[in-house]
Amino acid sequence: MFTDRFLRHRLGATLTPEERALIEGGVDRVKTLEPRQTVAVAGRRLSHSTLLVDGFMCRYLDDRRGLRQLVAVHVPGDFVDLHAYPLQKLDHDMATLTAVTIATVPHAALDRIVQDRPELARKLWYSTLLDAAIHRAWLFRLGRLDAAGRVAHFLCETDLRLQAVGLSDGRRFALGITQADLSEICGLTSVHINRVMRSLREDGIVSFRSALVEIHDPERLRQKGEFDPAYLYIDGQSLAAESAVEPGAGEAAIIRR
Amino acid sequence: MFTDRFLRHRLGATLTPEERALIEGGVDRVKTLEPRQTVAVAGRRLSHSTLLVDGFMCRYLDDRRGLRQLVAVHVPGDFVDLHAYPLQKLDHDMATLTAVTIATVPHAALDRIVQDRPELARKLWYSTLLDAAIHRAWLFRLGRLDAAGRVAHFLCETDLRLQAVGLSDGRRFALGITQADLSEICGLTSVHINRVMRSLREDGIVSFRSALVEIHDPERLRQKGEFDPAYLYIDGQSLAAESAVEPGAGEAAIIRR
DNA sequence: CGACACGTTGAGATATATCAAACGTGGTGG
DNA sequence: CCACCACGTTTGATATATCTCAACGTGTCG
Repeated sequence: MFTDRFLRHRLGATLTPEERALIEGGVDRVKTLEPRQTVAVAGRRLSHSTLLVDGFMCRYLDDRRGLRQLVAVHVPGDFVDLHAYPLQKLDHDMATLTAVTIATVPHAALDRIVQDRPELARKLWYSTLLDAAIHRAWLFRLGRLDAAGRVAHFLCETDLRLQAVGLSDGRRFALGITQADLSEICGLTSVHINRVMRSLREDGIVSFRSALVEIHDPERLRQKGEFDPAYLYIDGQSLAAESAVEPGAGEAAIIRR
Repeated sequence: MFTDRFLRHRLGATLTPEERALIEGGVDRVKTLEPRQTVAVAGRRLSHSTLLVDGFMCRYLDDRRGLRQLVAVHVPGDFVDLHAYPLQKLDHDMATLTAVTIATVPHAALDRIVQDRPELARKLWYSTLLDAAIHRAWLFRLGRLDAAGRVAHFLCETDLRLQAVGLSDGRRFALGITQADLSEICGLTSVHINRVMRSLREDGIVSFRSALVEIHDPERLRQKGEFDPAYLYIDGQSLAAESAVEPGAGEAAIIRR
């Protein structure tokens, strides 16, 4: 139930039903949270980790002027701060972007899993490394791409990650964030993001309105973002087999925002 | 011997002598490599991981034009591609920056450790998450800082990481990289890096000549880079206790380049 | 209906890129 | 030992992407 989407379609690290049951058995609370709530702040010791069941969350660092740089965006199925388990405290803040449903797992429960199940422990480790791989692609985005490229790259990534959990069909998906959020993701100002979005829209590549992303030309979008999806370690084979895209879910997510 | 520096001074995750011995027992080969050698390429399956004993290495992604974006710089004591153990294949290339000495550990040896020693396994996991935390600080650097800030932030980080393994005294350290490398780290052109370095030098903040970094004004350097070292999870207490800085080692490293 | 958040647009300022060339310097071979 | 080469550094002039500041539009919700 909570773990339905966790590590789904990830190459060589999908969970067995038994492993899912083990993690679900560790869940101690399920909560819903409002949009734009801070969930954890840097430096505080954490005793639980958070499984994102529904909605979008992010992690970010603040600069001196209080401006945020997002360092991660999380989609349903992500173990948002599993890294807090070995690390004990976070080096960044964590917040909701949209309204979310989360399940929390006490670190004590993870202790038991890691103790008894080296194979499952390795899959949990793997999942934190997936986040690191996403960080690296994000570094590429900021360091080597221009504004349009950064947006394109981010949208390609998000599309694929959502496809992996059945929340995008590759053409349109609900993404409950604002242009200002996008600017904090891409290291740009919201004014410039706005101009870039207009140009991408006018070129017939992609549009983003009312929290709905519509990809009109996937090939040119990938091209603009110099996007190579290898770093997501998604099993394309099993992804292709997936047919049950849930068109209703996207709309629901939009409305809930 | 090989692991002398691994996880040294890292909060809550330093190795016991026995744990060091376990990892060292797993080392199957020790090699020296020339500067600017590619060590591993993206996509290939890896059966070993690399412990950096001496010298500097990096990991990077290529853009369409063949320009590199560095995503990690490694200093002695780092387990450079430990993440290849759970991930199996890398999403980026790996190369030497200077001449290096490395020790390789077969993944089969890590299997045994992870199987038998959950506590040590957790420390290995921790060490890969340290890299992820460094990625995040790097994202902040690229997304929120101007050119001088990026350089300053990187130098602050590198100074501290080298201090943690006894290779900097906080004032000067050997860093065998070029201005072009710095530009690939900071997402800038080498021409602009040059101008920024001149300005930092003329302001009496830091100089970087012949692969030697000299920090003239640590406080202003931190200030320029908006540097907060929390993400390095270094135990300041034990670091302060450290007195045995090796001034000779730095010079040697310069010459070896 | 009015307030507020989000999106859009314009004009001008600024940081960084680009292109091109010259300069130093350590290493190498004649 | 000198000449030269390769590599990294430095500098100048010009181009361009993105930022800044400021204003206005638009939809949603109380």
